[in-house]
Amino acid sequence: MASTASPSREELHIPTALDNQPLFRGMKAEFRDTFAQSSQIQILSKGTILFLQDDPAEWFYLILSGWVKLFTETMDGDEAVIDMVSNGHMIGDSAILEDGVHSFGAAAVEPVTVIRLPSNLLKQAISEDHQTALAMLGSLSRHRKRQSREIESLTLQNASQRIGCFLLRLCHPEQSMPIELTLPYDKSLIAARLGMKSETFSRALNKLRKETSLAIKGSMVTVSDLEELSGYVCSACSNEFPCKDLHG
Amino acid sequence: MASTASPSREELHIPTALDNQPLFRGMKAEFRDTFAQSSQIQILSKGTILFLQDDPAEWFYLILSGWVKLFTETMDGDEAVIDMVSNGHMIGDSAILEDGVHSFGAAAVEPVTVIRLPSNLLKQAISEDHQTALAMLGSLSRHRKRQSREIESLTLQNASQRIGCFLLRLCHPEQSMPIELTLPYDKSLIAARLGMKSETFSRALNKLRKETSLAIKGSMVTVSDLEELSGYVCSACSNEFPCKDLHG
DNA sequence: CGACGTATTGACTCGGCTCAAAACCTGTGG
DNA sequence: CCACAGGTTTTGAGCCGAGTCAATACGTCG
Repeated sequence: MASTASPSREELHIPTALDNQPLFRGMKAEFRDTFAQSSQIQILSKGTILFLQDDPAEWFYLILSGWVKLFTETMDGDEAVIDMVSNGHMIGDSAILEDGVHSFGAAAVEPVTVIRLPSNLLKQAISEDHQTALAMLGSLSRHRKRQSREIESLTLQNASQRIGCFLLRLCHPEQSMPIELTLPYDKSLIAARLGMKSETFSRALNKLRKETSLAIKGSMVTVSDLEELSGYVCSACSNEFPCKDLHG
Repeated sequence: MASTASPSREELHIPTALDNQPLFRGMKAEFRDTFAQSSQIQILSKGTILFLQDDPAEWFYLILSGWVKLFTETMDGDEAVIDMVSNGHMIGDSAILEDGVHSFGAAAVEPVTVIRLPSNLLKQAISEDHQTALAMLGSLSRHRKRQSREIESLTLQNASQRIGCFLLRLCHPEQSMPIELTLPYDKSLIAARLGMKSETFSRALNKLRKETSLAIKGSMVTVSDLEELSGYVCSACSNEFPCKDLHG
């Protein structure tokens, strides 16, 4: 399985890492410095829980490398994967806008590097610094849009189309044919992420391979006809292929 | 079918209506006045389109009465209902945070009264007035949470449970038994809202009636045992009954 | 009363789930 | 270098929930 590359030496420097984030970029120096001082780099092994649903939101996290699963659990033990996030994404930040409690859980699905930052400081920065509030608005709204598409996808696309859609989002339109992809994490996780069982994933991927010209070998996927694939997928979606803003 | 009550004379007064909204409450008087002057009450008949996906976001709306359907349409004509909103909700406001284009469509499903407001003014108010930005953050984040639950519900609950969940959200926990409900809009719309076909809705509602003690007569539903209903529904959900923040 | 839209029912199909077994990888230690 | 253990993925058989299409019932409004 293809792991995300380890963070470079440079990215392990907290102030540098923060400066690469829109949230901190425009922030008053006063706050940004306090953040840099009160934050901490953590190396998490596979399976580590960052926080659980209903935990008080003491910290939020900026991911430097590796994949993190966001999920909720039902009373009788079933799990829904809300999203998978990596590299450059923040998690747990939105809890401070709700009731100070996490509304989902987060777990590392492989070795992960994060910067851990204090939630109360973010709360303060947002309420006192306008630029920070605006950056937060931008990030929330992107999130919202992503989730709307998620709902659409779950109600209108079948298993094969959802997989195709997932693959398309790994393609960048300017790449030349054939496009070689590496699945970013385990197939069973992709399945969960797309709201299906791994058996269904396996069969649906086979179907997709038969019906569009795809080649699959382990976690390597070769797309030889983008048109065909996007035709197959996007007919059941409200966005056409280079799905703006929904990459990554 | 039960329509929302018509707006009272008082609510038809724009400044008063705006003052009832968190978004405008804390806003600088300068902006609030400009909003009041440049806005307009509109009475929309059933079926009126407020805007379509990909329309440039010139206006946003505050609903005073009636139900509005938010939806997206696929290339081949299928429709996904993202949400149903009414009374006191704003729609189309978040487009200004994206690329100035609506990411879903909105249509009145019955006679609806709205206040139409200019998007560019909102954009300006947010970037210049901190309180407004904060109010916007609050509203977006509530929205986000709602949508996460939607995703969970679609992946983990079956048709009957989703219907039960919908009914539970119409109940207020302090009401005394038996609770008499009126379905807020057509059954076919509820079905679409819950991501199922109306035939399935009809059958699943029957199943729910058999398995929990529900009585249904047209659009009137009587819940005689809340415990039983919430047991049936919430076992497949990460929130327990009086689902905080998810009412309305 | 008749007509139209909405809701229900029936018979059938099909997609995705379940459970169980086999195949495939990957890493470990002899 | 091979054998083996563990996890992950694939395959198979059977089932069940939800979708489809078509016919019927219900409600409401003219």
